[in-house]
Amino acid sequence: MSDFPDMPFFDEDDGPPRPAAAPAGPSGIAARAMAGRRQQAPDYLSGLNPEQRLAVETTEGPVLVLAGAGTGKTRVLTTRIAHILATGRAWPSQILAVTFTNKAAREMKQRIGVLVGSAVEGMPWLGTFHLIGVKILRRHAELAGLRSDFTILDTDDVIRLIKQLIQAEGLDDKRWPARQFAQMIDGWKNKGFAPKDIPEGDARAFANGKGRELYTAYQERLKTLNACDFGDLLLHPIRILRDHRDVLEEYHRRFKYILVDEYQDTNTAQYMWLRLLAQRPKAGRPISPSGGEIDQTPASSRTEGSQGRPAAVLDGAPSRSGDRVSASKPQQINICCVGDDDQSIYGWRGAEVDNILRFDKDFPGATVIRLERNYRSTAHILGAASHLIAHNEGRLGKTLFTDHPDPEDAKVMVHAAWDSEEEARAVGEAIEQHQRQGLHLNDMAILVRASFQMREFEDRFVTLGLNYRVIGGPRFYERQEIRDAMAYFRVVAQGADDLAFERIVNVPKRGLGEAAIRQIHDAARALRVPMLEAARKLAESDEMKPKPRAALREIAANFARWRDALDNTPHTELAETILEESGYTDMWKNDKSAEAPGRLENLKELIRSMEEYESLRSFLEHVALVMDAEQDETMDAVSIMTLHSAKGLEFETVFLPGWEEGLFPHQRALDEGGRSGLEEERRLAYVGLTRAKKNLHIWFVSNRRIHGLWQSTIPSRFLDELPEAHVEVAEAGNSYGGYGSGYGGSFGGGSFAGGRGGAGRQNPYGASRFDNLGSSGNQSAGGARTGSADGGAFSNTYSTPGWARAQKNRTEATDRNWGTRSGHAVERIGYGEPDSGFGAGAGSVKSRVIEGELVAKSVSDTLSAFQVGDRVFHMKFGNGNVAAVEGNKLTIDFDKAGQKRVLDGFVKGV
DNA sequence: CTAGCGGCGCTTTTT
DNA sequence: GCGCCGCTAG
Repeated sequence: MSDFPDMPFFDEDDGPPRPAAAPAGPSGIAARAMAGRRQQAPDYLSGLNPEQRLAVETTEGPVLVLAGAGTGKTRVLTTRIAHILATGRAWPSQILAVTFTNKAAREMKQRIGVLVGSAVEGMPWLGTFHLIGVKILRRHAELAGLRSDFTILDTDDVIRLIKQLIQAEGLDDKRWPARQFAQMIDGWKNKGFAPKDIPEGDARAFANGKGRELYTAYQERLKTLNACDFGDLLLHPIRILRDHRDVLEEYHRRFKYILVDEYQDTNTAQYMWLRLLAQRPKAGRPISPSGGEIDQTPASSRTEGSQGRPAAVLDGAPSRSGDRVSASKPQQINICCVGDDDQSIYGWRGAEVDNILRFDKDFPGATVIRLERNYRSTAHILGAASHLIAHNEGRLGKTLFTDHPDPEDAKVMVHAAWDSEEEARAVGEAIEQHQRQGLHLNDMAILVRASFQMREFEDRFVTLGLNYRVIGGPRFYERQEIRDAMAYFRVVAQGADDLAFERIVNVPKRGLGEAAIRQIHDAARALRVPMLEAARKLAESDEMKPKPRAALREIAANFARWRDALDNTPHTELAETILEESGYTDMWKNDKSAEAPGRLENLKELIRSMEEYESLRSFLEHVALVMDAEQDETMDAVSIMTLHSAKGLEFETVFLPGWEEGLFPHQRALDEGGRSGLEEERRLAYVGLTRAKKNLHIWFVSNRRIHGLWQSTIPSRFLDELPEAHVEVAEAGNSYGGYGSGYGGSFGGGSFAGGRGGAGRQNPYGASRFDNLGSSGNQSAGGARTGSADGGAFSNTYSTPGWARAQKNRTEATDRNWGTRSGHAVERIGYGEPDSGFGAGAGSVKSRVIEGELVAKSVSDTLSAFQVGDRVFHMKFGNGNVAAVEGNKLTIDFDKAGQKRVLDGFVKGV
């Protein structure tokens, strides 16, 4: 929470930067600098490998550091800053260091602090893009038509505002959801589009062609509210820097060194912003060709979606300026971007991998340094990750390696489970197993593709009494009670904050319904005053019915009183008073729901966290941008999070469940993103794999409930893309001793002995089964069969725990097939033993090597044992009749579940 | 105004 | 299958 607690926005460093030779400056640095020069290599450099050291010491000119996962990226970044400071190349205030998240900024600040001592306090320009954007904007707010005390709106506010606008336009807000339009605006702002710049197609696509109009109205409204959305925090500065040479020059003089973290995640607007700050145009030349806002380009030159660089925009301003830079006497651009194209996983929210891919073109003469020496993971993990990511095209190309291969290291384990419930159970057991071996829960993480997957793990861990922690999810400041409380504070601090006022005017309930609010609204418009003021006036008039009128009178009086107290009451005390007197705390005290106590606790926490700030105002400022709250790290607990939020983290042991087609890669990514969508999914897989230091367990299940329906699923193609040499397909019961005991009872009264491996593994999917991208994965088995010569896929041989037993009649043929397998496929255990639980569940996943990849045995020649018309039983769907047979895929009309396509291994004849 | 019901949709997430 | 949102009835 305390990212920049005492960082005033108009810090002492504002104004012309001090020359590097200035005598002032934190003495710690000077001392260290001196010390540094005395020695051959300062000690902060000594622990670096040659590439890292090069990245640190190449201070001049543009530098791109391609830092693979676990190669010491943050270390390079922080040491580089330390080096710049220690060698006296710049003062802390002359370094601009941008990150994406507050967490990254915090970490960087802390680590620089370790290297350089208190000097880090003097680094006012280390922060997120948005934080620095605000800082710039506050200094020049008037150039954007704002006052410097503008409010920053969060997503909630924005949506409510847009909804009002849509209604004001007389449009149906059902047909044109505000949320969707908010996303569109966000997308435009990510690309740097002002209303006039948006592609005609986009403009027409919303609100009966009123897209542009609405966007314009929205911007107008923000201006009247003296407010900004997140996008504006980048766009306004871009416009200011572009249109006001003097301002731009001031920043050019100020920033001697620019550092950017996670460059692969930058969107177009951030890119433009960086370019403006990093480019030093020759004097006398205009900054922008048009002198206007963001360059306009024909809509036709922009492609939709993630492919196709929003090129036109970039080829406009930045490239031109790039030419200028190279054509005129190039001034030093000391920009250093650090990133990893293989970890670009935010394309869907506007990130442009292209920014990193063409760095050397944007910044001619750039030094590109690759960090490939990995300090995190075992050779097996690296081998698996590298092999997987090699399937992507258009990479800059890096291969991670380790200096410390250890033959003892475990291979990457692939496990199968019948369904997600069993998966959770098995993972739970695996965790306990690791725990017994002395590993802390803190060292383990479950990384899922989609958050709905988390629930089953949580449920399971609750029953097990296993401590867990969910990372991500609804954050502290996004909780309803916190936002409500904040809205009260905002109105007190900024009487004109209508959005905040509207939020709480009837919270707790005061009998002020829609009608009353509209009345206040109208009065405010008519009188051209904020709603709070309008409410006060209405309370004095006879225009309202007595009841709401009394309520309004009380509200107005309350706010007036709180406002008076603002300057002479400690802000935490005032905050408490506000929540008490408004009845807000009582509202939750009287609430009987299960969450109410938690909410009250959160409110207390909110007040506690305010103590770190000087005033209510500085607190509000902070919260607008720093929406995260610290996690309680004292408890030993397994972390559960999405793959996205795992980026940048590492764990001793990592579990990656849900590696099934449709979930991972996610069907929507494939449908909407095509090839590039798939590649981003693959990068996500790569991120997941590279989080693990020692142990990596991948899971996939045969059945998963999707949108409430049980679906039978097939293993992820990413499993096929793992190299056999580094992967082992787990034998159930082997590693974790027969998890899932008791399972058997749920089926037919019998316990299921070891899975007959390969039930249904006749699946003829070939390696090429997914070649036909975009076909929604519904490739027919028949068609795929032709491809199976290249190697079968994982096929659907995953276990049907004990299912096999029910299918005993078919085991023989199966065994024969498995007998021929090559590679390391595991043996089944507990075969035929009724009381061995279904331990062999995963054991039935067979694999073999084809061209070094992990693929299941291909048995394309085996046809289904079922025929059309057969009466069958399926564990999840019950009884049904076979309607069609394609290879081993059956279409079955289930009596209850309707028509489904399932693999024949999962049904038995009745 | 509130509670209760019906319809929809449902990847990832920062600031 | 569940949760959220918005509408309608009381």
